[in-house]
Amino acid sequence: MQLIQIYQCFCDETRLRIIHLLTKGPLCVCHFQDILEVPQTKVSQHLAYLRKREIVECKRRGAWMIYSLPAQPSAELETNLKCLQDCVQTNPVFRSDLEKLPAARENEAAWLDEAASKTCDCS
Amino acid sequence: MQLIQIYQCFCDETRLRIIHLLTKGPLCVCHFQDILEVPQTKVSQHLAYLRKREIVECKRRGAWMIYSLPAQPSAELETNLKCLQDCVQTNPVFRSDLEKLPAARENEAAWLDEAASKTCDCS
DNA sequence: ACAATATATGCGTGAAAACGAATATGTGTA
DNA sequence: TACACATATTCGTTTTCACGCATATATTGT
Repeated sequence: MQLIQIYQCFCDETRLRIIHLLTKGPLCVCHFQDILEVPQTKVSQHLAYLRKREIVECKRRGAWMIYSLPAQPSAELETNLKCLQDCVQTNPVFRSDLEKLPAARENEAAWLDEAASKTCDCS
Repeated sequence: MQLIQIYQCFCDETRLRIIHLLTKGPLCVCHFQDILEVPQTKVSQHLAYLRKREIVECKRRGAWMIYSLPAQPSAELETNLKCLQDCVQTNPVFRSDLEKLPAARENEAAWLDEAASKTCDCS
Protein backbone atom coordinates (compact mmCIF):
# COMPACT_ATOMS: atom_id res chain seq x y z
CA MET A 1 0.00 0.00 0.00
CA GLN A 2 1.68 3.19 -1.15
CA LEU A 3 -0.13 5.29 1.45
CA ILE A 4 1.79 3.54 4.21
CA GLN A 5 5.06 4.25 2.46
CA ILE A 6 4.15 7.90 2.22
CA TYR A 7 3.59 8.08 5.95
CA GLN A 8 6.79 6.15 6.57
CA CYS A 9 8.64 8.80 4.62
CA PHE A 10 6.88 11.59 6.47
CA CYS A 11 7.50 10.28 9.97
CA ASP A 12 11.08 11.43 10.42
CA GLU A 13 11.77 15.10 10.95
CA THR A 14 14.77 15.34 8.63
CA ARG A 15 12.88 13.62 5.84
CA LEU A 16 9.82 15.73 6.37
CA ARG A 17 11.89 18.90 6.10
CA ILE A 18 13.48 17.60 2.90
CA ILE A 19 10.10 16.79 1.40
CA HIS A 20 8.71 20.13 2.43
CA LEU A 21 11.60 21.97 0.79
CA LEU A 22 11.08 19.99 -2.39
CA THR A 23 7.49 21.20 -2.65
CA LYS A 24 9.06 24.56 -3.52
CA GLY A 25 11.18 23.12 -6.31
CA PRO A 26 14.16 20.85 -7.01
CA LEU A 27 17.27 21.00 -4.88
CA CYS A 28 20.60 19.25 -4.68
CA VAL A 29 22.21 17.51 -1.74
CA CYS A 30 24.43 20.42 -0.78
CA HIS A 31 21.36 22.64 -0.44
CA PHE A 32 19.87 20.29 2.09
CA GLN A 33 23.16 20.24 3.95
CA ASP A 34 23.22 24.03 4.13
CA ILE A 35 19.58 24.55 5.01
CA LEU A 36 19.05 21.69 7.42
CA GLU A 37 22.55 21.86 8.87
CA VAL A 38 22.97 18.12 9.07
CA PRO A 39 25.93 16.03 7.84
CA GLN A 40 26.07 15.02 4.20
CA THR A 41 25.89 11.33 5.05
CA LYS A 42 22.65 11.81 6.88
CA VAL A 43 21.10 13.74 4.02
CA SER A 44 22.14 11.14 1.47
CA GLN A 45 20.85 8.31 3.60
CA HIS A 46 17.45 9.89 3.96
CA LEU A 47 17.34 10.69 0.27
CA ALA A 48 18.09 7.04 -0.47
CA TYR A 49 15.20 6.09 1.78
CA LEU A 50 12.88 8.44 -0.10
CA ARG A 51 14.12 7.25 -3.48
CA LYS A 52 13.54 3.62 -2.59
CA ARG A 53 9.90 4.44 -1.82
CA GLU A 54 9.55 6.57 -4.93
CA ILE A 55 8.69 9.73 -3.04
CA VAL A 56 11.52 11.61 -4.78
CA GLU A 57 13.23 11.43 -8.12
CA CYS A 58 16.75 12.46 -8.97
CA LYS A 59 18.89 13.17 -11.96
CA ARG A 60 22.52 13.94 -12.34
CA ARG A 61 23.58 17.41 -13.42
CA GLY A 62 27.32 17.42 -13.64
CA ALA A 63 28.71 16.69 -10.22
CA TRP A 64 25.41 17.47 -8.54
CA MET A 65 22.43 15.25 -7.98
CA ILE A 66 19.22 17.17 -8.34
CA TYR A 67 16.33 15.88 -6.32
CA SER A 68 12.71 16.65 -6.95
CA LEU A 69 9.27 15.36 -6.20
CA PRO A 70 7.88 12.95 -8.80
CA ALA A 71 6.84 14.59 -12.05
CA GLN A 72 3.68 12.49 -11.90
CA PRO A 73 2.87 12.04 -8.22
CA SER A 74 0.14 9.63 -7.21
CA ALA A 75 -3.12 11.12 -6.01
CA GLU A 76 -2.27 10.06 -2.45
CA LEU A 77 1.10 11.72 -2.55
CA GLU A 78 -0.26 14.90 -4.02
CA THR A 79 -3.02 15.10 -1.43
CA ASN A 80 -0.57 14.55 1.38
CA LEU A 81 1.88 17.11 0.05
CA LYS A 82 -0.86 19.70 0.04
CA CYS A 83 -1.86 18.65 3.52
CA LEU A 84 1.72 18.96 4.69
CA GLN A 85 1.97 22.48 3.39
CA ASP A 86 -1.21 23.42 5.22
CA CYS A 87 0.08 21.91 8.43
CA VAL A 88 3.46 23.59 8.56
CA GLN A 89 2.32 27.12 7.73
CA THR A 90 3.04 28.44 11.20
CA ASN A 91 5.72 25.98 12.28
CA PRO A 92 8.99 27.78 13.08
CA VAL A 93 11.26 24.97 11.88
CA PHE A 94 9.68 24.72 8.47
CA ARG A 95 9.32 28.45 8.10
CA SER A 96 12.96 28.93 8.89
CA ASP A 97 13.89 26.32 6.27
CA LEU A 98 11.93 28.24 3.67
CA GLU A 99 13.64 31.49 4.60
CA LYS A 100 17.02 29.94 3.93
CA LEU A 101 15.90 28.67 0.55
CA PRO A 102 16.48 31.72 -1.67
CA ALA A 103 20.03 32.24 -0.43
CA ALA A 104 20.86 28.58 -0.89
CA ARG A 105 19.53 28.57 -4.41
CA GLU A 106 21.03 31.84 -5.62
CA ASN A 107 24.41 30.47 -6.62
CA GLU A 108 23.14 27.70 -8.82
CA ALA A 109 20.33 29.66 -10.43
CA ALA A 110 21.30 28.40 -13.86
CA TRP A 111 20.66 24.69 -13.51
CA LEU A 112 17.86 25.22 -11.07
CA ASP A 113 15.83 27.21 -13.56
CA GLU A 114 16.12 24.44 -16.02
CA ALA A 115 15.40 21.70 -13.53
CA ALA A 116 12.37 23.51 -12.17
CA SER A 117 10.42 22.86 -15.34
CA LYS A 118 10.48 19.16 -14.53
CA THR A 119 8.86 19.47 -11.12
CA CYS A 120 5.32 18.79 -10.14
CA ASP A 121 3.27 21.73 -9.00
CA CYS A 122 2.31 21.24 -5.38
CA SER A 123 2.49 24.78 -4.11
CA MET B 1 6.72 18.27 17.01
CA GLN B 2 3.25 16.76 17.03
CA LEU B 3 3.14 16.51 13.26
CA ILE B 4 5.87 13.88 13.38
CA GLN B 5 3.96 11.91 15.95
CA ILE B 6 0.90 11.99 13.74
CA TYR B 7 2.85 10.50 10.86
CA GLN B 8 4.42 7.94 13.19
CA CYS B 9 0.94 6.82 14.14
CA PHE B 10 -0.17 6.72 10.53
CA CYS B 11 2.74 4.70 9.20
CA ASP B 12 1.62 1.25 10.29
CA GLU B 13 -1.22 -0.41 8.42
CA THR B 14 -3.04 -1.75 11.47
CA ARG B 15 -2.89 1.64 13.19
CA LEU B 16 -4.01 3.43 10.08
CA ARG B 17 -7.03 1.16 9.78
CA ILE B 18 -7.86 1.78 13.44
CA ILE B 19 -7.61 5.54 13.01
CA HIS B 20 -9.67 5.43 9.86
CA LEU B 21 -12.43 3.49 11.57
CA LEU B 22 -12.43 5.99 14.43
CA THR B 23 -13.16 8.83 12.03
CA LYS B 24 -16.62 7.25 11.75
CA GLY B 25 -17.15 7.24 15.50
CA PRO B 26 -16.00 5.62 18.74
CA LEU B 27 -15.35 1.92 18.96
CA CYS B 28 -14.18 -0.56 21.54
CA VAL B 29 -11.36 -3.06 21.33
CA CYS B 30 -13.52 -6.02 20.43
CA HIS B 31 -14.82 -4.13 17.40
CA PHE B 32 -11.30 -3.68 16.09
CA GLN B 33 -10.65 -7.36 16.69
CA ASP B 34 -13.71 -8.31 14.66
CA ILE B 35 -13.25 -5.87 11.84
CA LEU B 36 -9.49 -6.05 11.39
CA GLU B 37 -9.28 -9.75 12.24
CA VAL B 38 -6.11 -9.39 14.26
CA PRO B 39 -5.39 -10.74 17.77
CA GLN B 40 -6.55 -8.76 20.79
CA THR B 41 -3.00 -8.24 22.00
CA LYS B 42 -1.99 -6.63 18.77
CA VAL B 43 -4.97 -4.28 18.83
CA SER B 44 -4.29 -3.25 22.41
CA GLN B 45 -0.62 -2.67 21.74
CA HIS B 46 -1.35 -0.38 18.82
CA LEU B 47 -4.01 1.44 20.82
CA ALA B 48 -1.44 2.00 23.58
CA TYR B 49 0.91 3.44 20.98
CA LEU B 50 -1.79 5.81 19.77
CA ARG B 51 -2.78 6.78 23.30
CA LYS B 52 0.80 7.62 24.22
CA ARG B 53 0.95 10.04 21.31
CA GLU B 54 -2.46 11.48 22.10
CA ILE B 55 -3.97 10.53 18.78
CA VAL B 56 -6.80 8.67 20.52
CA GLU B 57 -8.66 9.01 23.79
CA CYS B 58 -10.39 6.31 25.74
CA LYS B 59 -12.85 5.92 28.54
CA ARG B 60 -14.14 2.94 30.36
CA ARG B 61 -17.75 1.90 29.89
CA GLY B 62 -18.33 -1.10 32.08
CA ALA B 63 -16.08 -3.89 30.91
CA TRP B 64 -15.42 -2.15 27.60
CA MET B 65 -12.88 0.49 26.77
CA ILE B 66 -14.28 2.92 24.27
CA TYR B 67 -11.75 4.54 22.00
CA SER B 68 -12.31 7.72 20.06
CA LEU B 69 -10.42 10.47 18.33
CA PRO B 70 -9.67 13.48 20.53
CA ALA B 71 -12.68 15.64 21.30
CA GLN B 72 -10.49 18.65 20.53
CA PRO B 73 -8.04 17.52 17.87
CA SER B 74 -5.16 19.80 16.93
CA ALA B 75 -5.37 21.56 13.59
CA GLU B 76 -2.66 19.27 12.24
CA LEU B 77 -4.50 16.15 13.30
CA GLU B 78 -7.78 17.34 11.91
CA THR B 79 -6.22 18.25 8.59
CA ASN B 80 -4.51 14.90 8.34
CA LEU B 81 -7.65 12.99 9.25
CA LYS B 82 -9.49 14.70 6.44
CA CYS B 83 -6.60 13.97 4.11
CA LEU B 84 -6.66 10.33 5.13
CA GLN B 85 -10.32 10.02 4.35
CA ASP B 86 -9.74 11.50 0.91
CA CYS B 87 -6.89 9.12 0.24
CA VAL B 88 -8.62 5.88 1.16
CA GLN B 89 -11.88 6.50 -0.70
CA THR B 90 -11.20 3.81 -3.28
CA ASN B 91 -8.88 1.58 -1.29
CA PRO B 92 -10.32 -1.93 -0.96
CA VAL B 93 -8.89 -2.60 2.50
CA PHE B 94 -10.33 0.52 4.05
CA ARG B 95 -13.61 0.21 2.19
CA SER B 96 -14.01 -3.33 3.41
CA ASP B 97 -13.36 -2.18 6.98
CA LEU B 98 -16.13 0.36 6.66
CA GLU B 99 -18.53 -2.23 5.32
CA LYS B 100 -18.02 -4.36 8.40
CA LEU B 101 -18.63 -1.42 10.68
CA PRO B 102 -22.45 -1.39 10.91
CA ALA B 103 -22.64 -5.09 11.78
CA ALA B 104 -19.94 -4.74 14.40
CA ARG B 105 -21.69 -1.84 16.02
CA GLU B 106 -25.24 -3.14 15.97
CA ASN B 107 -25.08 -5.14 19.16
CA GLU B 108 -23.78 -2.38 21.34
CA ALA B 109 -25.94 0.37 19.91
CA ALA B 110 -26.86 1.61 23.36
CA TRP B 111 -23.50 2.75 24.67
CA LEU B 112 -22.29 3.70 21.24
CA ASP B 113 -25.06 6.23 20.76
CA GLU B 114 -24.12 7.85 23.97
CA ALA B 115 -20.41 7.77 23.31
CA ALA B 116 -20.83 9.20 19.83
CA SER B 117 -21.79 12.57 21.21
CA LYS B 118 -18.31 12.95 22.66
CA THR B 119 -16.49 12.46 19.38
CA CYS B 120 -14.98 15.04 17.11
CA ASP B 121 -16.57 15.47 13.72
CA CYS B 122 -14.10 14.50 11.06
CA SER B 123 -16.39 12.91 8.54
C1' DA C 1 -15.96 -15.41 46.50
C1' DC C 2 -15.67 -17.31 41.81
C1' DA C 3 -15.90 -17.74 36.98
C1' DA C 4 -16.22 -15.51 32.63
C1' DT C 5 -15.33 -11.69 29.75
C1' DA C 6 -12.77 -7.57 28.13
C1' DT C 7 -8.64 -5.41 28.02
C1' DA C 8 -3.77 -4.20 29.27
C1' DT C 9 0.99 -5.16 30.24
C1' DG C 10 5.56 -7.44 30.38
C1' DC C 11 8.93 -10.35 28.09
C1' DG C 12 11.72 -12.20 24.35
C1' DT C 13 12.92 -12.02 19.62
C1' DG C 14 13.67 -10.58 15.13
C1' DA C 15 13.52 -6.85 11.93
C1' DA C 16 13.90 -2.15 10.73
C1' DA C 17 15.46 2.38 11.50
C1' DA C 18 18.79 6.25 12.75
C1' DC C 19 23.30 7.80 12.70
C1' DG C 20 28.31 8.57 12.75
C1' DA C 21 32.61 7.06 10.72
C1' DA C 22 35.07 5.39 7.05
C1' DT C 23 35.26 4.53 2.38
C1' DA C 24 33.83 4.22 -2.44
C1' DT C 25 32.10 6.25 -6.77
C1' DG C 26 31.40 9.68 -10.23
C1' DT C 27 32.54 14.27 -12.37
C1' DG C 28 35.14 18.40 -13.60
C1' DT C 29 39.58 20.45 -14.05
C1' DA C 30 44.50 21.32 -13.92
C1' DT D 1 46.72 11.21 -14.95
C1' DA D 2 45.93 13.27 -10.63
C1' DC D 3 43.37 15.90 -7.60
C1' DA D 4 39.30 18.18 -5.68
C1' DC D 5 34.59 18.22 -5.09
C1' DA D 6 29.81 16.21 -4.71
C1' DT D 7 27.47 12.39 -3.46
C1' DA D 8 26.59 7.39 -2.34
C1' DT D 9 27.39 3.20 0.09
C1' DT D 10 28.95 0.13 3.69
C1' DC D 11 29.58 -1.04 8.46
C1' DG D 12 28.87 -1.23 13.42
C1' DT D 13 26.08 0.29 17.11
C1' DT D 14 22.11 1.75 19.42
C1' DT D 15 17.30 2.41 19.44
C1' DT D 16 12.73 1.62 18.11
C1' DC D 17 9.22 -1.19 16.33
C1' DA D 18 6.10 -5.28 15.48
C1' DC D 19 4.39 -9.32 17.30
C1' DG D 20 3.35 -13.63 19.64
C1' DC D 21 3.00 -15.55 24.12
C1' DA D 22 2.05 -15.53 28.76
C1' DT D 23 0.13 -13.15 32.40
C1' DA D 24 -2.09 -9.42 34.99
C1' DT D 25 -6.05 -6.38 35.90
C1' DA D 26 -10.75 -4.76 35.86
C1' DT D 27 -15.72 -5.64 35.53
C1' DT D 28 -19.88 -8.32 35.45
C1' DG D 29 -22.85 -11.95 36.72
C1' DT D 30 -23.61 -16.08 39.56
